[in-house]
Amino acid sequence: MGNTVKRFKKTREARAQEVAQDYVEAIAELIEETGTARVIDLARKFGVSHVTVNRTIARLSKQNLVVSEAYKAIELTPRGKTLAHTVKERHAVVLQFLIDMGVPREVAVIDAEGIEHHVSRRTLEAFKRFSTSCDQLPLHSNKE
Amino acid sequence: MGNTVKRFKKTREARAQEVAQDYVEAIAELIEETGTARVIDLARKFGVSHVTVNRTIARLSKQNLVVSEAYKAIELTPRGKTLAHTVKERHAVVLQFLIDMGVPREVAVIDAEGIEHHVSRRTLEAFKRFSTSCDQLPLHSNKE
DNA sequence: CTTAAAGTGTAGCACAGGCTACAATTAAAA
DNA sequence: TTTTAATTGTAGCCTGTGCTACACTTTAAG
Repeated sequence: MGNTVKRFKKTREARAQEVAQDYVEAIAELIEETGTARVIDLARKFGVSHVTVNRTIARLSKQNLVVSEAYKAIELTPRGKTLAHTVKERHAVVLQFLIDMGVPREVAVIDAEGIEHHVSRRTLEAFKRFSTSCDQLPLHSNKE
Repeated sequence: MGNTVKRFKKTREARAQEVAQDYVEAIAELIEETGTARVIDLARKFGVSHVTVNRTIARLSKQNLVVSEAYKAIELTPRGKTLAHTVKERHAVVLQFLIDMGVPREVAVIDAEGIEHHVSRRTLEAFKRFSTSCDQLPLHSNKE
């Protein structure tokens, strides 16, 4: 299999996991902030109908990321919690990195959302290194 | 509409354009390198069946990005050419940026493929600035 | 407690992007 | 030229992610 093919296949696979990652992160956030994660909360968060959320949750349930009973709040499995934690950290690193690069915050927030899912371990490490070196600059802190 | 909603909507919109961008870029490359862009060439490049390519081309045709007659090679419209050019440049900037960040080339190639579609103008500018400042470092050139 | 509102579930539609299988056409070999 | 191989097109299936419309359950107001 050609290298180009591999590259595109990897990108497609990554795309397939994006939704799952966004959902577990959002669920974790909701539980932390409000105590529970309901279908309607996720629908509002993502700007989609509750039907879309419903079906996605069913799929995540099959993947053992969430536990969901009819008319009950959604919960994360241990696997879901672990994933949520990883995703949250990566998201934070990417966002801080963009801000440290000089990208305006509002833009950085949008770009981070799209970029984070395609950042490999190696690239994430590079981002961290950069932000860390920025910390040591006495001039101006980008972390308001 | 909430900011979070906007953010996710923008990310979804970006995703919808990714395929179109990858295709026009690949078509431009094929024409440049081999003279023509055929369905089978694209299928091989992306690692998908010729059927998938076929349907995508039909859609790009509706979007006025390509011209395609049955059993003929695929061509780009002026709009398609412009898009291809923009995408190619952006791709190059993102790839070079990752390499300059210290990401190993093989990893950078994969990550760039996913990341490029989510890089806004502002972020792209920041990437360019970084790579330019790297150029001026006399130590080692990452552009082999 | 009863009723209205909010939330959830299900049916069924659309489109994008995968696929295999088979038919038609073009290009290449004999 | 005829036959074979490569390429392209079409039918039809699957999954994911969006939707509206309508039914059901839970929650909150009266």
